[in-house]
Amino acid sequence: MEEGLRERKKRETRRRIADVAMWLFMSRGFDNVTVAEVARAADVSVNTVFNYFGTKEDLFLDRRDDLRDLRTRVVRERAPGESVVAAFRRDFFQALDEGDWRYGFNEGAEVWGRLVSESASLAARARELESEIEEGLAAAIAEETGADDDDLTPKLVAQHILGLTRLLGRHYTLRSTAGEPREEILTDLRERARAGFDLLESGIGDYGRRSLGADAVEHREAAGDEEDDHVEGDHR
Amino acid sequence: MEEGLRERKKRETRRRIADVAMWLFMSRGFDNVTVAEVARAADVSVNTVFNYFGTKEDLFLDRRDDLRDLRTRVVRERAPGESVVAAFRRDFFQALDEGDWRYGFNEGAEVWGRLVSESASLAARARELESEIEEGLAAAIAEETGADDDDLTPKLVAQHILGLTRLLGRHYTLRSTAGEPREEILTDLRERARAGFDLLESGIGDYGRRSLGADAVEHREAAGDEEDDHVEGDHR
DNA sequence: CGCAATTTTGGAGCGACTGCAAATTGGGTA
DNA sequence: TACCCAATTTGCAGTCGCTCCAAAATTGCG
Repeated sequence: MEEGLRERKKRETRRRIADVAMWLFMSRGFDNVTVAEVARAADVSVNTVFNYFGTKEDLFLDRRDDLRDLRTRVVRERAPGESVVAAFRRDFFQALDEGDWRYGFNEGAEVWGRLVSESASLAARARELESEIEEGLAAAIAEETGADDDDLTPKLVAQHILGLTRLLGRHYTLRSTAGEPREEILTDLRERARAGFDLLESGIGDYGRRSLGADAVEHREAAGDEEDDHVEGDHR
Repeated sequence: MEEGLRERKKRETRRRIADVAMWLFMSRGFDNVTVAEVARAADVSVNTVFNYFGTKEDLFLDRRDDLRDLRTRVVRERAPGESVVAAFRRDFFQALDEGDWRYGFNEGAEVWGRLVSESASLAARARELESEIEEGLAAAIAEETGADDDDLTPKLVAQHILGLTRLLGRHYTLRSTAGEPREEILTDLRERARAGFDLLESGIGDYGRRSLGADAVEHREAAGDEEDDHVEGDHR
């Protein structure tokens, strides 16, 4: 239980490296800072840096396990009778109201987003993390609903939900970067989020169908009529 | 119009490099082959390899533009009155029936999948390509439906559709790698694809809601009742 | 043939990352 | 206090992907 000097120093060193690295990245961009510079600024050797962080990208993207757990907990601790989507809707709006970081609505999130989008390698690693989070959420959903291992539905549900929240997060970052005042974006975002979650719940079946009155109806009926004699197309 | 010796040689060299690289990757794994080896095997200098291919990963993942165009064309050339999802359903099943490569249902796709999943950097690059394709499709959908630039719906639709087809493709690869006979997987896959597209059309709103008879109904009603006095949760 | 444009090549160098052996440090023990 | 073991840090050499640059080699053309 008690913590020796050794362990404390380790934690301090790790923290110092991460902090000084973040500082350097913020002021000069991820790609314009070398690991050697980080090491020098943190007063350790390059090897020590790689001792604590597997890759340079990990210096920037810590907290990955945190985020994965946050996502799975939404499903695991949802109210009785609450659907997965409803649970995420609730959690998302809560984060929005509190300005919590877990969906990217904290102040200063733009800087983070800018840095990621400016560096190809960083963006790649971010996608990898998203992918891991998605797998974790899919597994949690599958376990919660007792779905088979080869059932694609949990993975699909996870994809849709995280896809939506990711999109909303990016939208915030984008407009925030453009200089729009935070509260204004957030107000508008609530509307978009509501519409997005509604869409998840109701499906996107009719999206893109050109509805031009009688003309469209005609087309639709025609398409329905040839169901029988067409080789392809009757897969519903 | 006519093609000089110079251009032909260029094309031949490029092809030779790509072919010999693919052969090496297939036989020894992506990470276990260096660019220098590829160059030596193709009888060119390392610089020439990087002259034709921007990165080592590009030696493996060519055809990226092809795929992006294929996806956008599904939307652009869909039948009048046909929804986006319906168009993809049709295209997907057509590829399935023809054993076309564009969703990963060609024979030998397992080898490709295995190589990608075995190499972290290759998987990262593959994700990046998927991301680009997604953006392209979202743009096409937005243009087709005349949606605003900041409308999130096209992006969401693109995400859902590509997410589904990607999932189905991976599912095929997985079982094919496990040794299951191709036709058996494909038959089963048709069923799953139908269910998947249906889910896209009908939404995932109720997914994960625990319906245990009277008990569940009780929960549901209870949740509904507290709509008024709860601070959070009324975002629909 | 001879000139210009294009392509290929070699070489030097950078940066992320690995492996290893030596040096340093911390925590207990005699 | 002196000493030893184990964990941690460090230096060093080396690999690999990739870039930059200038010098060949090749091709097209008058």
